[in-house]
Formats: sequence, C-alpha cells, structure tokens
Amino acid sequence: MKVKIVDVAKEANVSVATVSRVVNNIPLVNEETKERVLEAIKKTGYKPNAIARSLKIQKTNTLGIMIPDITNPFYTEMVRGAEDVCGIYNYNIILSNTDFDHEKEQNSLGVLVEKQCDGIIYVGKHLTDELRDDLIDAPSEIVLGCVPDESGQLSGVLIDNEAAAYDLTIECLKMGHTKFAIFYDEYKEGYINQKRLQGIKKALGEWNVELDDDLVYFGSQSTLGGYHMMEEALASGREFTNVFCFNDQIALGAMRAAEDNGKVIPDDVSICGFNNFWIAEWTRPQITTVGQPMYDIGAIATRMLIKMCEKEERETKTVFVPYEMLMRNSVKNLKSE
Amino acid sequence: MKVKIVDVAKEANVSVATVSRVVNNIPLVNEETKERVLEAIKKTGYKPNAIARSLKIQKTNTLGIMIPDITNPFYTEMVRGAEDVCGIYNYNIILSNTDFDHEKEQNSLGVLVEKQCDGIIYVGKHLTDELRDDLIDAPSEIVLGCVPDESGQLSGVLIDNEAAAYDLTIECLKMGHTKFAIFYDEYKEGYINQKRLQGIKKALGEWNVELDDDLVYFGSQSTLGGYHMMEEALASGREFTNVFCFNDQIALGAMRAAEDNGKVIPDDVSICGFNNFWIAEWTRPQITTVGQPMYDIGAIATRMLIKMCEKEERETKTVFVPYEMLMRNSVKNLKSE
DNA sequence: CTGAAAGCGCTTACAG
DNA sequence: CTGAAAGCGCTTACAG
Repeated sequence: MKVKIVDVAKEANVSVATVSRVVNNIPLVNEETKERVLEAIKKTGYKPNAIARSLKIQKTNTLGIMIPDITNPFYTEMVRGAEDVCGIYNYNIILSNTDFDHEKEQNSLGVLVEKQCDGIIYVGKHLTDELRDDLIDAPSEIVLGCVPDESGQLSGVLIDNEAAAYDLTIECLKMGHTKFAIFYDEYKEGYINQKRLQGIKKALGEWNVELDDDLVYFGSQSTLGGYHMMEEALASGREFTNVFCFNDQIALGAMRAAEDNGKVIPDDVSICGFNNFWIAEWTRPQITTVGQPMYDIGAIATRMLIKMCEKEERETKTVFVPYEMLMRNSVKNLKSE
Repeated sequence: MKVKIVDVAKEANVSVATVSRVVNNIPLVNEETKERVLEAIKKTGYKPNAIARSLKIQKTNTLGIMIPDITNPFYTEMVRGAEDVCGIYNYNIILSNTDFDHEKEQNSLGVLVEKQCDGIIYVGKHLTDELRDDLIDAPSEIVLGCVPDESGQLSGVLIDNEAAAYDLTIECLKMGHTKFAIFYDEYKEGYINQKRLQGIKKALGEWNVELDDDLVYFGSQSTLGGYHMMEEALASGREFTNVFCFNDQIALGAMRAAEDNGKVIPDDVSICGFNNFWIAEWTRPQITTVGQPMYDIGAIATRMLIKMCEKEERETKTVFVPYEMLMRNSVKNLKSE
C-alpha cells in the first residue's frame, strides 16, 4: 500500500496540515516538529502524490510539446533544449508527435489540455489559422517554435528565415553562381518554405538574376527525398551550378545523387544545406549551411513558457534568434578560377 | 473560467453522475438523456479534467521514459516507437534525459513516481544494482530497454549483444581479418560493452586469433570520439586491418580520421559500426553494421509495459529481439585479393 | 505554531 | 435508468 500524508501525520503525531507544510517547505513550522515530521517521512518512505497536489493547486508543472517528429534531428535538438530548462525549473515534458498532420495536431492539443499542461509548445513548419485559433482558446499558456503567429496573438521563437535565405543567396551570388536549383519541403505553401523562397528571390532580384521555376522542387524532407530531387533536376537537362536545400539531410541526399551521376561536388555542382545538423561537418565535402540554434530555440521557448505559467510575464512577443552562415566546401567559388 | 462536470450537469438538468457516465461511455444511460448531455457538453465546451480523473481512478495513463539522451539517434528512434504505441493505447509519455548520470537517474525516477506514472521504461547501457533495487521498489510498473535485469526480477527488451558481436566478428574473420582494433564506449564496465567484448573474444578464440589489448579503446560515444580513437590507434603504430566500433557515429568519425591520415577505407582499414543509424547507408563507403531494431525495441517495451499497467499480464520476461548483419562496403574481403 | 475542515474535479458503489 | 454521497490525496484559508 502506498503511504500517504495521513500516514506520516499519524506517525509523527501531527496533523496532515503540518506534514504538508514541511513537505512544501513552508516556514512557520516549529523546528522540533519539523524534525519529527521529517523522520516520519523517512521512516514511512512517504512520496507526495503530485496528481493530488496538482488537482488542488491547479498547476501540474508539466508542459506539453507538440512536435512533428522527434526522429528529425532538428526537432530532437529542440526537445533536448526544452527538457533541459524544464529540469531547472522543475517541470516535466509530455511529448507528442504530430507528423505534420492536422488531425493529429488537434488530437494532441486536446490531450495536452485534458492533462492540464500548464503550457504547451507548438512546433511546426506552418501554423494554420484554425489551429492558431484553437491554441488561443486553449486554457494552457502557449509558445510557438519555428513558426510565428502572424496575427501577433501568440508568442514564438524562431529565426528570420527570409533574412537567412537572403544572406545565403547573396554569398552564393558573390561566388559567381547564377543558375540555381531549389530542393525544398513538400509542404509547398508552408510558412518556412515561403519565407525562405522570398529571401532567395529578393537576393536574386537585387542581382538581376533569373530563377528557373522548373528547377524548384518540393519533395520529401529526407535524404532519400534529396536524392530523388537531384536525380530529377539532373534528368531535366536544365542548367544549374548551385542548389539550395531545405535542410542538411536533403543536401546529403542531393550530394549522393550527384556523385552517383558522375558529378563532383562542388566542382560540377555546389550544394547548400540548412540547419547545421551535426552530420554537415562530417560529410566530404563538408556542407555549407545556415546554422540554426535548434537547442536554443527549444530552451528559450521553454523559458518563456514557464515564465508565462508562473505569471511573471504576460506580454506576447516573437523572438528572433540569430542564425549563422557556415560557408564550407560544398559550394565552389567560381570567381577564383 | 473552465467549465466542469457540474456545469454541464446543470445545463442538461441531470446529475454529475450521469454526465460522468456519458463522458466515459458507460452504457445503461437512457438514449434521450444521453443526447441531452452530449448537447450540453458541446454547448458548454466541456473538457474533462484528466488530473481529477486520475486521482479518483488511481491511473494516469501516462508512462515515464528514462533515456540517456534523446539527442542520440539510437534513443530517439526508441522514443518514437514508444510514442507511437502510446498513441494507440491512449497513453502519454513523460520524457526524462538521464545522461548516463546515476544521480539524474535517481531524480528522474523519483519525479516519475511522484507524477504517478502507471509505468516506467528505463533505457540505458548498464543497470546498477542500486538502481535496479529502486526500480523494483517503485510503485510503477517497469520495463527495461537495451539492458536486462540479470537477477530476473524486471522485464526487458533488447538484442543479444554478445551473439551480435560474435556474428559480426565471425564475418570479419571469414573475410580474412585477424588484426582488430576496438573503439567502444567510455563506460568500460558497462553491460553492453562487456557483452559485445565477450562476443568478439569468443569468436576470436574459436579462430585462434589474438586480440591486441592495446588496441581496445573506450572513448567518447560520438563521431568526434571515434575520430580521436582512430588517431590514437594510428599513432600507436600497432597493426590492425579492421575496427569494431560501438556505434555508427563512432565508425563515421573513425573513417574520417583514417582518411585524414591518408588511409583509404576499406582498402587500408576496414570499419564496422553498430545499430544501423540511417547515416550508415549514406556514407561512402557505406558502413557495415549490425542492424538493431531501435524503433521496435521502444514499441515492444511500451506494449509490454501497457499490458502490465492494465494487469493483463504479470509474468516478467526478457525479450530478445532479432538483429541483422548488414555487410556493406566499409569492410574489405581480404580473401578475394 | 498547529489543526479541523473545506474543496480541487472527478468516479462509482449504493439505493431507489 | 438516475442521483446523493463518499472519497481519491493533497493544500490552505481560517481560527485558535
């Protein structure tokens, strides 16, 4: 039988109120009785029941995190960041994979709310209006990751995707590239795709460089997806010297497909990734990419969320975290020939 | 204000008991009143409070999962498997990273127990006697992942590490290798290290091949760790034609270090990984490795655990799941020269 | 400084 | 078929 507060109260010859006070470290308990209670706790092996406590105080100290797929290293890092700050503040995380599936997202949200999560982090590559409204209506506090609420009602933390894609494009233009292919995510209209595309187009516009729309692919966000997109691009017979990939996994697949078709990277074709998944440093050539502070995004979002849960902060804001240009050797400098 | 069961009871003009019955789909409710209640629920937007329910029924439908580091792809896959079967059975997962740190493990366990997890999955590379005892004493159901309870008191699911290492070694011996290096995990005395080492030694014994103990390294379980171990091995001047790595990340690092030192893989040195992390297929050469069904281990462990939580099953058992020999081209067949 | 008592939001025998 | 009431294990005003 599990021992409960009343058992230790009996053991220590005090009321349950007193036991509760010492368990929760509320002062104004006589030192001597405190000792007695502590002893009784040890003797009985009492462990407080957090569920009962939560019901009473209307706070669970648990956060929900809705994430497309924990298996994607990008999201994994975010979860780790979230977990680590939860550890500091004494919170726990309930994990929920949503697979970019709108129905699963709704379900997840429902469950996390039912389980009375104090706060919920929503991570995705696009926030539909419908889900945004549900999030706003939810009784839990909400912070978004990687995607903003453009209506300004929900807080979020992410990088400026447009600026990052712009910067990367400029770098490639400077190195003499003018023929580009793009291997992006299959969720074509998704927020992240769109922002990055805008960034690329802005840079190209400034340099008066045309983008061949037939070389813009929206494929599966995986190494195999990257492989296939490169095969298609090559088969199209269209000319390109550089490809922008949605992430480093796609870039790796693209590299392999190019190699399997007799191309040398970066001499025959240059490749850019995104995110700086650790593998990007270990490929040969190393992948030029945009470093996104994935761990930090998770950590910052969580810290914001916890502050909201503890009512220290009520203002909603979108935090843009810095990204980093990592020019490595999968992109050739055509100017130095 | 959150709406609760009494609010919908008023709205529908019934007792809370009746509302509870329709919410929980307990039959013996008049069809007509059921309709009325359903309507009231919709109208009020009532969402049951799972915390209150849990307190009453003494079941939370949440599982805890203690895992060294979600960031390690091996564990990530397991968590995904666990999460997916949780989805089927209507459970949720509280995640806890333990970083191979004994103190963190104790803390995690305490928190998960306090939060009344119905069951807990412990994943690690070694189970200390002390933690084992704590696990046994815990009021939650327990299943181990990747590591067994050799005292037979706790259920677990894992591969037969000794047999897998043995098989892999035999394959390499058949290909003519006789000089081996080993790049294993830094937790030297850990269960997994030890079992795999036994498997290797058994195979070598059968073939009358000596193992050079100076070529057995216990380093950091990462690509960089693998890089360093290879550097050391090479610098030692000792002879080896093949190295067994603890996992594929280490193997990748080892490959890079060898290459950076002018070696060609597999012509100058052959490399074996372990686990079949997806990257192993995308390196060039592809990494010969032992496929471990990481997702399945998570899924099976979770299914077992849920069955225990629902008292359908009480017998404790250790399940060995099959592994797979993936002979790719990072190992050279010396016989075919 | 300490205790009696109400109440958090549910479920479920029990009685009708 | 339905409801009144007890109780899950805590916390916390309130009174003393």
